[in-house]
Amino acid sequence: MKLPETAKNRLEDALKQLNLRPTQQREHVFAVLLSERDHPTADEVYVRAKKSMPSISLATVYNCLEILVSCKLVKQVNFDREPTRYCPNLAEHAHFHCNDSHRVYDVDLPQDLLNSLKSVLPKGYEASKVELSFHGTRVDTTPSK
Amino acid sequence: MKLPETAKNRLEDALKQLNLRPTQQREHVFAVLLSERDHPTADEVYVRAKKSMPSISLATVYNCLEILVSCKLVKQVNFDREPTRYCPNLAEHAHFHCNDSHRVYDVDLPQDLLNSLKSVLPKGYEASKVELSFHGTRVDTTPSK
DNA sequence: ATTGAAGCTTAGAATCATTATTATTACAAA
DNA sequence: TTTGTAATAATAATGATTCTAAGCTTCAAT
Repeated sequence: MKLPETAKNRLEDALKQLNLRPTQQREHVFAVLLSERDHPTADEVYVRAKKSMPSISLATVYNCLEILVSCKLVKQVNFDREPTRYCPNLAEHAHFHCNDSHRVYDVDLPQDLLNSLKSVLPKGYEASKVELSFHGTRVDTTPSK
Repeated sequence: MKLPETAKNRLEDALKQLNLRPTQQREHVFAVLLSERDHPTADEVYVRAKKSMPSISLATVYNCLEILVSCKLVKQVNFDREPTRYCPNLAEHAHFHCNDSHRVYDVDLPQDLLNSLKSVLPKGYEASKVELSFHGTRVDTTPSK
């Protein structure tokens, strides 16, 4: 579990902007998030982080995640009132939540769709954030022999 | 606070389908929800319900709301991990969450937009539910003299 | 009317993700 | 080194929601 140089630089720059220090824990939590393309909960991050940093505490994981969010290096993803999930994919995208596996998949959002989404708002409504999520099941489309 | 005849019938029919009884509490909670066009939390419903039914308990309000949801007379609306809100507007619609007032407004969703939303899903993803929400502020568009 | 079973309501306890608190540690500036 | 500030760790507290246990209603069958 090692943070690539470019990510490390991004983190250090972002932290510097907020007068925060690049600590081992912050780097490690960021590395954990980047190492898999899923959307772990704070608790799952904690479990993964402990593997190579056994002394890290859950509170620190929460703190680091919150700081990564305020640095805009990570996004929070919420489904109903389930535990918050963390997502290092900064591109504008939607989420698909699989009812079976409980996994979350990213879904690309074409820019023109985003625009037509905002166009449904009545006059006087200014949206700073649009959230789009799907719930359903993935069906296996592998052709059988 | 009185439940209109038609709503009362809807409730009784829906409950009958699930072999549930039309109790005073259930009717009252439904009436509370219908009486305002906002999206109250369970706690807010509880406060309103107590005004004309002081003996009702918070647990009962939660129970009634959950039953109304399973009857499909009411929808749950979640924003991040804020308390769940309840919405008797059954039409397919999006929500606008005002950062200033913390109120939630319904936004109509044209059917063709809904269709194009589902069309962004890759093959093999079957969405049973689409959630679309906006966060932002309402700007006053009243023309000044 | 009485009984019994099933469904309801209530009060309070329990749960669980998250946040707050506090003491300790790390580290930079003086 | 001393001093001050920020970060971490352990633990307690919070708050929405759910669960549990007990006592009520309702209603069908006696």
